[in-house]
Amino acid sequence: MGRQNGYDHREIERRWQDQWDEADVFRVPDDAEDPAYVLAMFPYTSGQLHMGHVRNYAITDALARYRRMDGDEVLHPMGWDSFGLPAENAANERDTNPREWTERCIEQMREQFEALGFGYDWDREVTTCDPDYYRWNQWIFNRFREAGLVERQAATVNWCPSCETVLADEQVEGEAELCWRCDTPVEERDLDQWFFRTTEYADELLEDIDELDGWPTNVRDMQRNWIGRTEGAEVPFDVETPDATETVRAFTTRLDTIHGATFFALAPDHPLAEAAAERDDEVAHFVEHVADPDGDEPQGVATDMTARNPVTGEELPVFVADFVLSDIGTGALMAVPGHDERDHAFAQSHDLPIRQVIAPEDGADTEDVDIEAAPYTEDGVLVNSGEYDGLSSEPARERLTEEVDGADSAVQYQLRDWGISRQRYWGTPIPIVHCEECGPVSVPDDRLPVELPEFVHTTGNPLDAAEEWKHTECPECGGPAVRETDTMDTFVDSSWYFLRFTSPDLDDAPFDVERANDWMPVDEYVGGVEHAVMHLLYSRFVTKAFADLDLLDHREPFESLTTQGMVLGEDGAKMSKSRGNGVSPERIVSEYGADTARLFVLRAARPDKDFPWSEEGVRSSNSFLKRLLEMAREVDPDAAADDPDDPAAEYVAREVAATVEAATDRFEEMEFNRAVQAIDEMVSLLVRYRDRDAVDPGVVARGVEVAVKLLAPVAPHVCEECWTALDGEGFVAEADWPTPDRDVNDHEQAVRLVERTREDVRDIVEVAGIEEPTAIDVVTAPEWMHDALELARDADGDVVGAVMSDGDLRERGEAAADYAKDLAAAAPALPEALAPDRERATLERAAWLVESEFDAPVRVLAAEEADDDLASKAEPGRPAIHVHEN
RNA sequence: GCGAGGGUAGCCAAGCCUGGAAACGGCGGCGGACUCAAGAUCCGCUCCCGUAGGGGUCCAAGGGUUCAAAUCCCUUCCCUCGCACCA
Repeated sequence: MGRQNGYDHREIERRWQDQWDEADVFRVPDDAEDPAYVLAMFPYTSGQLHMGHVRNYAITDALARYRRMDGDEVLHPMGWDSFGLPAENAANERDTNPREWTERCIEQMREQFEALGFGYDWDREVTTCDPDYYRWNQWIFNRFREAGLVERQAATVNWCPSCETVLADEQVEGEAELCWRCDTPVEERDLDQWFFRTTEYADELLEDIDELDGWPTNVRDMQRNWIGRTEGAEVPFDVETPDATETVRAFTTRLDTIHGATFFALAPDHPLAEAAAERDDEVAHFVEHVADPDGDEPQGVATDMTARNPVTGEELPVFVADFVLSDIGTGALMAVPGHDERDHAFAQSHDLPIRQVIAPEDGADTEDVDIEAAPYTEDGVLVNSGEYDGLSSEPARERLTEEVDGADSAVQYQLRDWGISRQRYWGTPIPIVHCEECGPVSVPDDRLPVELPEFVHTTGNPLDAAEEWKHTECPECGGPAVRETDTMDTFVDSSWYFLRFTSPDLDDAPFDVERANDWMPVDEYVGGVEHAVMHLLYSRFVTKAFADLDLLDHREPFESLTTQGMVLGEDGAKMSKSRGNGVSPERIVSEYGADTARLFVLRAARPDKDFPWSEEGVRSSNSFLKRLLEMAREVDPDAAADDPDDPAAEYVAREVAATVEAATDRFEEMEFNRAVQAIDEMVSLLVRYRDRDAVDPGVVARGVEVAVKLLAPVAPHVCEECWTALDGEGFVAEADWPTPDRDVNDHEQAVRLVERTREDVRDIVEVAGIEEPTAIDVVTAPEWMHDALELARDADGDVVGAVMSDGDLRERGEAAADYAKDLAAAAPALPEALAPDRERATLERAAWLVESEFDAPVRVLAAEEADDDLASKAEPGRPAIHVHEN
């Protein structure tokens, strides 16, 4: 592509990428003090960047470049989330191994990153499948184990038969319980699993969400939801079985309704339910064939057991019911059909008594409550509850918790411990050796890393097949032992990688504590919402655990979080192969260049919003860049930008200053789209001004220079090219961010005055049907009107009085009185207006716009200079206008 | 059902927190400049009426607060997302 089409983006982009690299522009030295830490979620190494990546990384790159120009040192690193199942699958399909496949993917992706010109400190690159990285996963495992944060439990786990692996709860999606990766229905299996005890931190993880002001509300909400804290009480019920009396604790949030309990229910997999199934075929049948936890109808079966209500002493029938879930509460519940939807439905279908023990608080509509028809689930006043009658629900709960034998207040969480075991090859080996004598023994730190053995193709877990690797000796007794063959969930890798970036090559610890303390937390973290729960919650957990291990002073990893929206297909739907609406970044980069791609994705919408791809938008981004480069090449870089005498030049200079101010604010808010909009408008004005007869080249030069700097974070290569054309020193990437060179305080009012006046002139010309204006007079209001307006604005109620109390104004007679009345009518919404001299100067500066639009000379006159008739129509902020015609 | 976020002109979308301009901007559409012509570009217009800057009706619907509401409060309807037989 040659000059005539604008610019040769291939040549330009590669050249600047090389030069940045050579000059180490994006390196941040280890001794940097508290650099701005800007981080994008590192990509999984699929080998292909998609448009979503481009957007994600364009956002952080623009922010990082802006911060750098604004004077901060910036840590903007990149790495590879490179362990995981897809690599293994790919290796199996392609007759290669996961490592080679992953390395190739990394190569490809790095090239794509480089082609896009993202400014990363590649010296800090981190690759999770590298033993130098994953050994620290193992080290962390050891620390956590020492601290009691690791547990081995025989657990029922989610098992995906297609992936042949265990899934975390978070990886199971929807009511249908499908695998998050392959949508296969998930089954259950019992396996010995390693867990990180995230529940230890449940309360802190929940409470600290309140402090995360920089996070989107929906993410905070999702985390709260996921942790799912419920306060209530546990109450012991004595359950009579044919063999013995067992005490079963039931969790309830409504202890105040305990007098209304009419039956008791157990989960199908509760030990007592299983024992009952042994004794009773009907129960066995129900448990094995009927129970359907996903069904709409609560189903259950009576048993030969009874439970004693600890408050009333009543005997309650015990059911095994499928709506009771063993992983919620204690897997046993007291059922109060009068005040719970589910219990009510069950009671009706099983013809069990329904008893009202709560009445509405005000008592008035007690009779409206038909407890047989529907449960009353609100709090209220206790009735039919013996000595507790008349108490409100809340105090009743407190008293009952205290007074019922064995009852305790209790808290339930939906959050589970984090099962980190995966029966997979391509992950971090869990540093455990199983010894017949000593049981599971940690591999000591000095023998880390436990490296992955060579990959072998097998239907099962390749680690199981790696006999030589697997058989080892016990670190404690030296006897024969086998290695743990499970590897870690890849979310372990990503739960602390942001710390590794602070000291990526350190070989005696995962990260340098002092530097991490100084550089953390991440100031701005950007990625997709799909990580709202898992990755972000695990990272928070690990950070807190580190803090308690004295490895870190911070308890939260991410100060501010942005979840970026999707890039949709041109048809407005999610990009997908099946729809064929995908757009490949490679094509865009080769056809239009990286700068165009970046500019397009950043100007299309705010970072957190979805937007559809638009080829038209891409083209317009491209031509904008061409125009800017063209201007930069035409400008006389030596032209001085002093205070211009020409009002038009001063007008432009002010607009430039105002744009600096506006764009800077937008960059601060990461509203790149609006920043670009402001720059775009300014460049249009510069073009228009440049094409005028009398031009101050210094003003144009300054304007173009400002445009180039402001746009540099977004379209860095073209801007370097422009910078060179402008004789800029060094890289624009390292230039100082511009500051307004003029006071722009009254800019908004000035813009409004100018816009309004121009519109008025257009209106007049059009409505009056003036074909060819020969001259246009613009007459500002006399000073006394401004004075009157000021008085009116300060007036407290009596506007006319305030205005007419002024001697000078009184002398104006009727004109002043009329205006005072007008002001009074408009009060208290009186407009702010520029002072008379500023108003006039503003109009004079803007006159050239009107002149060029109507091709007629414009005179800006003070009221005294114009004839009275015309002048009398002027008001502050609203000049009188006369259009002359032949 | 619970929770969160939304509903602004033909479409996309800012403004709403901190009330005071028919409501930024873009696309599409219309007109003009340039051109042999088209494209690109530039300048306008784009809720209705209007031969001197005027008038009317507007921000999902309804109500309220206020001198004044797209903006604050209440109610209803609709959309999107997350969670959900949670004891």
